Amino acid sequence: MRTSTEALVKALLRNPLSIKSRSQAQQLHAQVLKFQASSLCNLSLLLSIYSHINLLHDSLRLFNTIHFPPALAWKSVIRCYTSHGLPHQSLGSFIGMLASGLYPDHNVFPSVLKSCALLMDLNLGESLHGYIIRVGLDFDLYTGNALMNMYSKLRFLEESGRQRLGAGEVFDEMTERTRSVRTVSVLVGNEGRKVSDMEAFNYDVSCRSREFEAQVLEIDYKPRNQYRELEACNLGQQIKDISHSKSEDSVRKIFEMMPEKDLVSWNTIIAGNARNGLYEETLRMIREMGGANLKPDSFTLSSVLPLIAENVDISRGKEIHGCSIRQGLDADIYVASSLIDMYAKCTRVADSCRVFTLLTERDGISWNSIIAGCVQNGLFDEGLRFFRQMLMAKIKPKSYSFSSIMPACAHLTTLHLGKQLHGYITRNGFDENIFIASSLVDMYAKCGNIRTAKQIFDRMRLRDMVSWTAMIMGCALHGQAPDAIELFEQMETEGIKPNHVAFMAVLTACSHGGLVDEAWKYFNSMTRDFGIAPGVEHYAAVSDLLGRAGRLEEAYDFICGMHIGPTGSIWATLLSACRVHKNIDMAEKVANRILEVDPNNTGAYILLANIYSAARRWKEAAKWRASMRRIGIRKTPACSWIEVKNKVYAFMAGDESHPCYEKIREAMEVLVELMEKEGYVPDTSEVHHDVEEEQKKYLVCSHSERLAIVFGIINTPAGMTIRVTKNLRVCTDCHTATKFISKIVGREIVVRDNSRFHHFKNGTCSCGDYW
DNA sequence: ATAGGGTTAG
Repeated sequence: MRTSTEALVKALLRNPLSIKSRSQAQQLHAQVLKFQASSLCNLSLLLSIYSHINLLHDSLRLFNTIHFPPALAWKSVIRCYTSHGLPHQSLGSFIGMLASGLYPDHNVFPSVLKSCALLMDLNLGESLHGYIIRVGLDFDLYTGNALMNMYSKLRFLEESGRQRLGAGEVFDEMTERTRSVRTVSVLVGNEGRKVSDMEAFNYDVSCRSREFEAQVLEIDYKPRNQYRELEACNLGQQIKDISHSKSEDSVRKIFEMMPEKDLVSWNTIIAGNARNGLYEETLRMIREMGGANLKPDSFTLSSVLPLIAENVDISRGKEIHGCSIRQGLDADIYVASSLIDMYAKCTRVADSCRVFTLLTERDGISWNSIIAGCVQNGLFDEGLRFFRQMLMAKIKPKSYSFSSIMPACAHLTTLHLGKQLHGYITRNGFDENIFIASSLVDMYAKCGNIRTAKQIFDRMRLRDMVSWTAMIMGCALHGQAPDAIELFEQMETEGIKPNHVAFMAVLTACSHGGLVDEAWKYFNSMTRDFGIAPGVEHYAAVSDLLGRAGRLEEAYDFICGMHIGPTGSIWATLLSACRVHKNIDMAEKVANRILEVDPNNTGAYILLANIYSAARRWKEAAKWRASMRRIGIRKTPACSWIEVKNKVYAFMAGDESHPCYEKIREAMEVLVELMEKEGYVPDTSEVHHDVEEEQKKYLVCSHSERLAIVFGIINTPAGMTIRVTKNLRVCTDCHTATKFISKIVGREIVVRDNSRFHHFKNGTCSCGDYW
């Protein structure tokens, strides 16, 4: 009896792979002790079993009982530290092993090299490479693979100053993994209110009509993935250039000198090339791999797909998808999540969903891929729906989940949702994560809470360009141009180079603040000092500013001098400036330009008709309205919405079918009377001329934002700020009217329109004359 | 003993 059990124990010890769970390992451990078989050799074998199933604490406990650990014991602990993301401890043990006089052999270097990669320490990696050559292990298959992996992960450190940021990212990642969950009772920006748990996260999308959802997306916003396509085109040349640089050399050299190569070697070099953006080279290697009689597996495919996504190359992506189907890997959890991401980055969300549906097993990453995919393409409600489904599937949201979903709250301006998520983020200690913090800054700014946005930004330990840009854009959105400029300068002093988005942010700030000289300064410096060619958006910001400042001729010449063909929408901003400054001659000139490049530009027709009406040139106005009808273009209906008690209420202009319409109308009548006493005169100049005067007044009073504001006054406690969002620009009359309303009801009113926030308080507006 | 997927600003 006893001998047979002993034999079994021995057999198990010799076959560590057969043990898969902690209890099995502990049973074996107990039996070893029971039979007093705890020889040095057996204990080391046990240790290697513990480390194999990644039990760090058990491994260490056992390790500490051994007085003179043999090499196997050391190597097990080193391996375990590395796979727990503890490179310092791993390398410390490696040094301990050498110090105790043991000789390193072929199966310790893979873990040690991986630790170098985790530490982002290229110097150490190179020293180790030298050491490996001296002990004659540089032709070992596993060591060679690990060397290639280390170099491909650290090569970029040579090339630029990205080292600091990279180290920061690694640090974030590490702290996140090792940090225990902590509870924080005071919630930043949550006004001390206790936030319900994520389990209670319940977002009611049904209270909004389909029409409203369509409207929300019309707010001046281009889904992020549409930029990716543009950027990928512009980056094409650079990518080719990099692939001829020396960065691939050492990895390639190791690969070519390896006497024996396996699938892992191929996958490692392919993944390495992919990580370093060597597009053509990576694709070439996959073909070459086929020549060596190796078929791409899930590792190969899942490391190539992100590169294809980055290049927005849908045809290559489909090829790979086809390949994964042929290999039976299209439902592999790794391949599928990169497929979802690839399709989303190519703006093919429907295909992403199809891949997602086929998945039988879903982890946090596959959920996040589909959530991020929706959000990046502007499908915010779908993103939120998937997020809730993920919670219901009992998948705990991680840092990635929050940074993916937060933009949805930001763009929908649903502050209650964002706050709820923020509460969860704080309680789980995620708020140090740079992605999350930046998305929170953006969310609070977009939801009108610029103070909280600043608080969070100020508390960030590490800031990258995205964080700065989010904050600068936030200031721009709130008309705080001087703050935005100060931040931009500060960013440069901290050695962070602005990109075209950062310039966009600072130019927007200048434009909203009417700072013409500053705008010129930044516009010129962008190309001169940073080599960034201005895009349409930059031109638009400057010409918009010139137009608003009344420098119409200057703006006209500026647009004519653009190095890329001006779009209809750029001309349209100038046209609206012509309206504000009542310059009909220029308006006609500009209108002709618009119709040349974009004959179906809705905005131009409407603006022109309005300009003629305002000048009482009814005939021309009617002519333009008629041609609008003839072509069949219709004005985008204005729509405003307000959040009251965690519910969103939407209003269309003059929508009498709204359930609250009567109450609003009654309140409005009282209000208008008070306003007129204070000196309010409705500006009806842009309303159709054949409408009665009384009717005109009624029309301007039924503008969507006014309905929403009055609804807010009726339905929220006195003293509370009223926050309204509108899909289009606030019109002149509403701007004036809201000033009066804020004074009469003694409340702060914040209106967000398609480009900015207007803070109305006590009869004034934060944006003054520039809006 | 080695290799792989998802995140923030426009």
